[in-house]
Amino acid sequence: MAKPSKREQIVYAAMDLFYQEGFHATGIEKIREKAGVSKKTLYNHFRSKDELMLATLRKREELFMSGFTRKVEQPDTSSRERLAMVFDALDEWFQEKGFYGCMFINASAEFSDLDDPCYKLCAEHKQLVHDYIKDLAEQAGVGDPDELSTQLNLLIEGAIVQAHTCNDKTAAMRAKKMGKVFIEQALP
Amino acid sequence: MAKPSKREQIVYAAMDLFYQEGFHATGIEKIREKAGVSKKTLYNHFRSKDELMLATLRKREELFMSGFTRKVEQPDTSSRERLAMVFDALDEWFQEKGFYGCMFINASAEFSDLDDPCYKLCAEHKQLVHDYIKDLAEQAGVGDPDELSTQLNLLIEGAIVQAHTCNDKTAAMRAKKMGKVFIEQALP
DNA sequence: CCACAAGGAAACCGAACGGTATACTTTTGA
DNA sequence: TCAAAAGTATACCGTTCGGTTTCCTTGTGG
Repeated sequence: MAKPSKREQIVYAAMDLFYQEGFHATGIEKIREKAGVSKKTLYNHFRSKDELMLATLRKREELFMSGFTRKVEQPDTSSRERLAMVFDALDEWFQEKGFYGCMFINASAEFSDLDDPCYKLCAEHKQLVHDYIKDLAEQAGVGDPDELSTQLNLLIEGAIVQAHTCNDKTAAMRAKKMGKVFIEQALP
Repeated sequence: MAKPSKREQIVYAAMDLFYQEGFHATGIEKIREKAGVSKKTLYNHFRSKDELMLATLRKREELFMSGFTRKVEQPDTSSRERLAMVFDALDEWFQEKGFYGCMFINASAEFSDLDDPCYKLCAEHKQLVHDYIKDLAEQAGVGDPDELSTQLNLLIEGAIVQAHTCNDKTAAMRAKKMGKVFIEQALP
């Protein structure tokens, strides 16, 4: 694989640290060290810590969505099946060693102001996931795809919190079982 | 009402600030100022910021549970009805001006280490809520009260996240509608 | 080949952090 | 009543923060 650019090194280091230890708790010096670059290089690529946080969240969004859709869109599966497989994708995620909840939920815990750029990005992320599942529902022929997507997303968020805050790694399968009720209700 | 002790003043000020702006982002000086006490008094009552955080979370737990149970346990309601009223209590909470999500979810976003005392306290809180709803389910005659409580709690967490991160204040009523499905399933 | 951008190491900046110490005033209970 | 306890105000401590600057080295493309 091609060696990553300095910018990528920085973003990936920041992502790990922000995710595991939080945004305010992570200092620039720590990121610089983990990225293996000089402070000057870091500030050549990002004007401030705030800008780096935003770039990191955008990268996270990109990585999450590509991984998520790849797991959901297994070959030879119907859209209806894929609606339920959303929870299998979650389950895979929860079992990972470095699972510390949803980075966007975590970020919006630290940046609660509605006008904060980080908070806005978190809301955008949730909207993108909603739109994706809504599309799946639409393709499956659901009558009110928006409602089903909102319901399934509520289950997703609930599962993430139980997996993280309660350290309950079975939450995804519980949510799947619950989700199936609403999928069947919407697609009799 | 009796005037609050210095200790209470400090804890309430800390609660507001930690809740709205986060734990790492809130400095001792800000808490001291809001509480209207001197720094010495603050450190007479709490050995460190960490100790104050823990005391604050414990107070929050106490306030949350007393308010929550009060809202749920309306007179002349059956345990079955109370199971659904959990979501009405949530709804009231979401409509409050100063709603910034669940303080314990927010805290565990900042303290992800399983051994961290704050994280442990968050997990304990979730366990207490689980036990309370489990008791309600048991009194209602549910066959597997533990399972129903876990399901309803998943809906609760999901609603909280949607209400906060997505700024969707209708989440509680959505969760209620979804919860009723499982309540009816458990109590035919 | 070499000019010029990019990177590295480290000193440095002012501000804010958590926490302590000092000196004085107020509250309060036996 | 009066000394101990608790409070205030403020200066202070070392550390860390986000961010800048300086000087030197290392690519790298025309």
